[in-house]
Amino acid sequence: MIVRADLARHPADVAPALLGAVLTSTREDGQVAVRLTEVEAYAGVGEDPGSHAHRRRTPGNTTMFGEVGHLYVYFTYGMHWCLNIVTHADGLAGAVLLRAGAVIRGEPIARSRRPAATRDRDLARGPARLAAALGVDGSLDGVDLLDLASPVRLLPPQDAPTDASPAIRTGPRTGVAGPGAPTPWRFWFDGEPTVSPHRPAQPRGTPRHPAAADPRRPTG
DNA sequence: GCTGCGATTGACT
DNA sequence: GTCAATCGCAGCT
Repeated sequence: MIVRADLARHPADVAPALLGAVLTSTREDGQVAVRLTEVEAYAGVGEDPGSHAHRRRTPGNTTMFGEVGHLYVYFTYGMHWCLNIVTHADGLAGAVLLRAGAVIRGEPIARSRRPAATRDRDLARGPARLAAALGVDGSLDGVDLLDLASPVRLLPPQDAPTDASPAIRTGPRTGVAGPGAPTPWRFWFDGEPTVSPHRPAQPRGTPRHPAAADPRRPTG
C-alpha cells in the first residue's frame, strides 16, 4: 500500500523507491498493468532547469504544483503523451517521469495499442510508449493515483524484495541539457531489457536542417 | 501575432 | 546513424 506521505518528499528521493511499483490503468478496452523499470526525477521552481516547473506555474504544468500522488500528463512533440507522478515536499513542485516499464498484465491489450512494437519488451520501453501501452492521454491529467476508484492507480511492488531483486542504477537524465544535465536523477533496474536506451541531450544551436533545405513543396 | 523548440518515436539507409 | 512528423507553450515584438 502506497500512502500519500511516501510521495511527499523530494522527487529524487521518491524516484528510486518507485522502481518495481505497479501502475494499472483501466480503460474501456480493458486493464493493463506495468511494472516500472525506469524513472527520472524533476524538481521544482528554480532548483531544476530541466523541469517543466522550473520557471513558474503555467496552465500546462498546474498539476505539478498540486497534491502529491496525482498523475501529471503532458503532451510533447506534437504527438506523444508522457506520464509523471507528482511528488514533492510541502509547497514545492516536483514529479517523477515514468520512462519505461514491463507489461505484467493485459499484454494483448497493450499490444493492440502499440502495433509498432515488435517485441514484448518494447511495449512500454520509453515514456511515450508507456503512456500508449496504458492507454493514457491528457484527459487523465490530474487523476489521483491513490484513489481506489481512479482509472489509473499506483500499487506497491507485488514481489517481496529478495536478494534476486535487480540492482538500481543511476545516471544523467535523458534529453536534459544545460546546468541540470549532469544531475544523476535517472534511475533504472540494472540489466532490465525494458529500460529505454539512453540518448544524450542534443546540443543546441546546431541546425538540424541545412539552409539549403526549402520546407516549401510543390503542390501535388 | 509570430517563431522556435521540446522530459519522443518510428521509418529508413 | 539520420531524419521527419506535429502542436502547444514560452518568449519576443
